[in-house]
Amino acid sequence: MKTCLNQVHSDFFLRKMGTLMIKSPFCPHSKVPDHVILCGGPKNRYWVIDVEERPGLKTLTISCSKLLHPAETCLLRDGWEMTPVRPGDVVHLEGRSDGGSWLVDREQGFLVLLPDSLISGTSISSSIRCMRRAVLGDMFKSFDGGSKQMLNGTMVHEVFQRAATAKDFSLETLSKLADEALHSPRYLGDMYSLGVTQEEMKQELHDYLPSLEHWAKEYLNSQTPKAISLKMYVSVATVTELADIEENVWSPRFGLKGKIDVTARVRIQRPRNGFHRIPEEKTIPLELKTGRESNSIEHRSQVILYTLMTSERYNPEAGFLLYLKTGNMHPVAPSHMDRRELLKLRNTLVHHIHSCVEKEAERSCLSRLPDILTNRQTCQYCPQKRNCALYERAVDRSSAVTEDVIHEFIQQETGHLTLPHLNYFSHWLLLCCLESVTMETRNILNTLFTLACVSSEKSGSCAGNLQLSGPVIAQSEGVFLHRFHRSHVASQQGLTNSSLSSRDRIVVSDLEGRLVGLATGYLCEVSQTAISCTLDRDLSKFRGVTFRLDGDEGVVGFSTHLTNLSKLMENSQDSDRLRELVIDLQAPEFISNLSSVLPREAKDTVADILKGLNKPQKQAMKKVLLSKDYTLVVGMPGTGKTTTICTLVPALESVEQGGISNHTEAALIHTLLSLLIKAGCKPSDIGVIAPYRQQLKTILALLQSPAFTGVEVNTVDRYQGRDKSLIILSFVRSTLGELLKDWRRLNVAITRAKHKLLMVGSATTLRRYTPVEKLLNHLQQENMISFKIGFGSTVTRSSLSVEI
DNA sequence: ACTCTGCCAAGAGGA
Repeated sequence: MKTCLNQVHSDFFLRKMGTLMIKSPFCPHSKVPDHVILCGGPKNRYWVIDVEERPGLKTLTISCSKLLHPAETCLLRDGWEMTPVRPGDVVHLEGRSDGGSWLVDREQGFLVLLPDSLISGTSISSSIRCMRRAVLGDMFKSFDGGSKQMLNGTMVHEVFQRAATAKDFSLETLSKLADEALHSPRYLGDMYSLGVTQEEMKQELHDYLPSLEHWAKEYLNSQTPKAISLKMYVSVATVTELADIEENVWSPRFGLKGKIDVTARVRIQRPRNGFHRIPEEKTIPLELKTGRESNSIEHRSQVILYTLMTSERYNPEAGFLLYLKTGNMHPVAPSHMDRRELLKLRNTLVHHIHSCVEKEAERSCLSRLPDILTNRQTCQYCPQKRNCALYERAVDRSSAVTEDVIHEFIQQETGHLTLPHLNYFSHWLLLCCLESVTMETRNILNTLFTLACVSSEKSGSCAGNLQLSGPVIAQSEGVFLHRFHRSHVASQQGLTNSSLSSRDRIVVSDLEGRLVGLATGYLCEVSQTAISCTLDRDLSKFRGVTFRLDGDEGVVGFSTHLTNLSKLMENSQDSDRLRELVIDLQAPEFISNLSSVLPREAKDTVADILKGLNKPQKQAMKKVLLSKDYTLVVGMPGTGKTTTICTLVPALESVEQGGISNHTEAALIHTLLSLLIKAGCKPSDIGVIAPYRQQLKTILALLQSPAFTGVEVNTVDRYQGRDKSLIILSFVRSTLGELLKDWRRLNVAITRAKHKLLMVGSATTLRRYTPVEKLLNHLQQENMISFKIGFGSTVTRSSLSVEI
């Protein structure tokens, strides 16, 4: 009865407000929006016309026709009636219908709510413990910065996957792969920000290698591979091949998505029962874990979800959970109940994510989140705890928090915030959520799964009937150049008719909808009969499959904004100041005298830069130079704000401490020097080179302690014709400065070192400069690039190291 | 009614 009343209200509201209504879940008689695609059959999409509730039973009136006729019914019970489905929702039904009447209960059928919202396997498994955390996790990216264990997990995964690709799990290969990972710039950065040394990481990583090898011996490469019993089917399986790694799966049938660590081929031998049975080959997901061998419900659920989302591809009956610390493998053979309960969780999660905004008394407001857990233990390490408390205080505050523990927790997380701060948070959170709701309709998935390629092609965002032609060329890591040609030349209209054009983002799927979202990438060339594109995966093993390419408009989420919003509420010095400026609107501060910030040597440079500007532009520039916090440059269109800002960049660069300097690098050099001297280097044997005088000053300022007396800090030119045992070269910045433009000076710089050269700079950006790139490539080939915070004995060895 | 926006992301473990 209550829902009926709401419907009347909304109906009235809708008529009054017309298109202002964000979405129309409450209005059963409204038209199905144009972007919604409905259909029957195994890939059905139903529109929910009405929901009728009775104790223990929910009856849906549904239709798979946009005319909402004929209508069918769907009975939900045995727990399914708790599904938060509302009129105006789209659902997918699994199971069977009997003359237009569906039944979803304990034994049969699934209901997938809003199936085009794909939920990741990890989101769902995290919702088992705390639904609130899973919902918050979808809104705010977690920024707990990771941990050593996480990094180790990522690296062990990579080593395993590379060994799988190479089909070689020998200890030598594993150890080679581990060393490659340890030297990879991708992980060096993470090690640095975590404050973990390469040596420590190496130790951690190498601990895993024996059990990796052991696993392969037992289960994979052996003549008599060990069998794993799949309890549910009283059968045994042996792994025969590791077929794929990091397979990307989108399943619009179950509303799931995920990446499968390893896709394995297994041979399943069922009990004979007197008959001679041929072993059955199956493809199943293999999930790797580097942590404690918990065999927890979360881990098992992840595998169950992977078996579910790959059911169209491989129809796996089970999956494996492999704990790499021990090399033990646990089979996961899901029952109907497992799948049912996980899909129910998915439905609840998707409901909360989808209806983050609701109408209350004709005003949009943020919806209530699932309740906070009363178990503080679980929340202690939750990466979402600040957002959890913030949301409770700023948004859900109408509700009375009765539990003392929760009250205390909220106080602890948000006690430093004032009411205006909380209001600011909820206000902008609401605005972001409102906008993300209006953007939701641009999901390409509904067309990808339901709409035949032909009709998608008419709208121009799709190219179908494509066949892989020619070899796949690996351009670099994770970039594979593919070429497709149209198999159906008869298909009158050429490819150029489509609105797809070069450099568009695209998604590759198969034509049947079995392999949705196989790869993503960018279009290179489009001609009448052929398309070339770079993809994130090598699809050569899918040769023979007929593909389709869909333009990916890439719905940009709000998680970055929301993460910043959350960060603004952090209890830290920086965030405190930002709140004063941004929320409390404290006036920004300015320095009174320009000469105090403008060093003499920078004066001429700045004056030179300012020449091209008019008076108000110069005034704006001056204000910026004096600014301690921020400066707003306001002006009518076309008055030259952009010009001013562009001029600002070089001006600020030269003003910054009176020249170009890099404090991080200076600090790093200070650390390096301390360690070198501690390790027994004579300060007088060490020379530091930097291309800018300001950087030399910054470094010298850090070397005031008598321990550093004797260390020479100078520009390249001062070293001309002289050698030092050990040279540290600070690149200072990634853009090509004077030193870098001049190959001879760079040459002088790197050849001054007799025994050891340490180069400090950003390898990725410096690569743009060819001589540097050549040098780095050479060093990489010789495996001479290392990352070490602690040096120890390496100092005495004659070697080259590059600090990144 | 239209264009533009801004672009990698699902998981790495811990309790």
